[in-house]
Amino acid sequence: MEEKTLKVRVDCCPECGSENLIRDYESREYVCGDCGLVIKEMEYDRGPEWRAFDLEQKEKRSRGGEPLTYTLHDKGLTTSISPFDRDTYRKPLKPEQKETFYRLRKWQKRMRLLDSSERSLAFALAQVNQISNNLLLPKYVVEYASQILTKLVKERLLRGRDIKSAAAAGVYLACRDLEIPRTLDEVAEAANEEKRRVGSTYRFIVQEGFKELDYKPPVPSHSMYVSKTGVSGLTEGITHKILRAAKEVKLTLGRSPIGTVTAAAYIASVLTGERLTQRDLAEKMRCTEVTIRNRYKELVERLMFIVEL
DNA sequence: AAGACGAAAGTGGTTGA
DNA sequence: TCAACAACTTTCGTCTT
Repeated sequence: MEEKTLKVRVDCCPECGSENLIRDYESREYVCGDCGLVIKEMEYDRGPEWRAFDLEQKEKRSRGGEPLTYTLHDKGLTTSISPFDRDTYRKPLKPEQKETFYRLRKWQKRMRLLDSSERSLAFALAQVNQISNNLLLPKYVVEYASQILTKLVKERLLRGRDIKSAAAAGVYLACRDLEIPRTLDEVAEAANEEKRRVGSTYRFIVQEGFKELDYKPPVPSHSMYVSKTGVSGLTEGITHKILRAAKEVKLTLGRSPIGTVTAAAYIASVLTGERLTQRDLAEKMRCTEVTIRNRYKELVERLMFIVEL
């Protein structure tokens, strides 16, 4: 069995032993809710489904320095060879040099023949880069999304499909899998694509592209979105507490997680005096003030007396 | 004046016949 | 496939700080 990278899941604070850890999904850090210690999450575990990639990568690496990045299809290795058997001084080449160049050209041609999938891969990766830039995604996410697209193109699963929406779907999948709080809406917008198309391509990728792996990306959790609200320190902790309580009384079912999180953050900010306005939160979280109000009314009615602060 | 509140009407997605 | 439905949005007038 191939040993996989271990994700060091932190479940309690090494300093004070508290289990009240707050996870920041953007920076992959935990903050202890009691003593404030910052704990960095270690290596990301891509799970057994990605092992093929790792093996391949390893193999190639040991052979000849394959670029370690998937974000460029050829890492700028393309070269053009002059069709004339002359050197830079336009003098004819020596016979053995001629032979060398003949071989080089032959290989160059062979490479070109492979180009149709290379081309779409290059295009796909360029798209991934652009979309990720628009979304301000960390590098490891771009890398991961690039791996996904590379796999899809290499297995010819994207033939006849719109590469651009596939790139968007790949970025979205990477975000989902790495628990980066980005909505389908945001990704579609960053890709300048219709949400519907990205969504259906996403479903296709998950179903068809990873069929053999019985793979499902994690469902976005409430706490994922908390770091996005921009509330700080104490407020963040209270937001998490409110959300936990909300879940207990089933106030989260059927509601959009964004609305619930935003409302919880609003309440928390009022409680701590940070006092974020509904408008700012609504804008940042891409929901409306009305939704915040509806959620927060429910929350206050049902559980403010339950939450101990 | 800015923020919060809520009513009313409209929209897109889910569910069940 | 269609209708019913709840959540959510948009818009706008009113109240509060």
